[in-house]
Amino acid sequence: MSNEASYKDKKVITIGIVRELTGLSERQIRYYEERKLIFPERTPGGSRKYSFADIELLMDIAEKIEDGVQTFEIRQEMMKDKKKAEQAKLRKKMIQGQLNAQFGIRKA
Amino acid sequence: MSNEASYKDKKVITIGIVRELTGLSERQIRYYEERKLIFPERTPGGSRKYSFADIELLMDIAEKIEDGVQTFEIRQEMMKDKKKAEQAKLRKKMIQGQLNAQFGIRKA
DNA sequence: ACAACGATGTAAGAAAACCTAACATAATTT
DNA sequence: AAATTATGTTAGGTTTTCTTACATCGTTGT
Repeated sequence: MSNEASYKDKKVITIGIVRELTGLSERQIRYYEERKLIFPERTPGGSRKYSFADIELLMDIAEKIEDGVQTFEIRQEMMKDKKKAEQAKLRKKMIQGQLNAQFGIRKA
Repeated sequence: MSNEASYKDKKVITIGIVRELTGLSERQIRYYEERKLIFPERTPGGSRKYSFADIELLMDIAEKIEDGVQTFEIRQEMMKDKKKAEQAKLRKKMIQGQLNAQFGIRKA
């Protein structure tokens, strides 16, 4: 039932590299965090750490900003998407439960 | 014919994070570079950048060192492996060439 | 029209992270 | 015994990152 914390989601990239990879300024990257669009982790010393997924998200954000969408709206979209994803996951889990009840492996 | 520079091979991780992820000291990590077991890239300012693949390699190296293998021997093994991999790639390419010659798409 | 907000730049000072070079050491190898 | 290997440690310097504050300019709300 595999659920590896894959390369894509591991928070290991510092802000300078993110700047290079996205073309955004550090100011922008930190600002989008302030607006709760992105959530880096921190080193013990307080430096931000991002994942590849974060980088992709930042590039999506940048595109929307260029299209005149405000951080506020982007955040709303994101919350909607998150909710939908969670519900999908829940449905899947429920179906899984049904299947297990009917056909699941039982203890010997 | 797909050749994504995947997350795994992108050099984006600084040495401090590598230290955390591998449990090795920075001294060790730099030393293995000196012994030509690993080849980080650099930022413009000179800081080392590693990939996830590098991290896995470092953990393999660490294991061998614990088993008493010397960096020198590890390096030899690695060169052998690399050579074998290259030859396999070459064979594959040649077969591909054969196939193309026989059945390949021709210009209209 | 004007005040508030949104997005970004820039500057300052401090702290964290990283660099190289050098010396030390204990355990092998030669 | 001398050289080499692997690693720790220290020192001084440079790069990277952090937060806070102020500035600007365009957009939004009243």
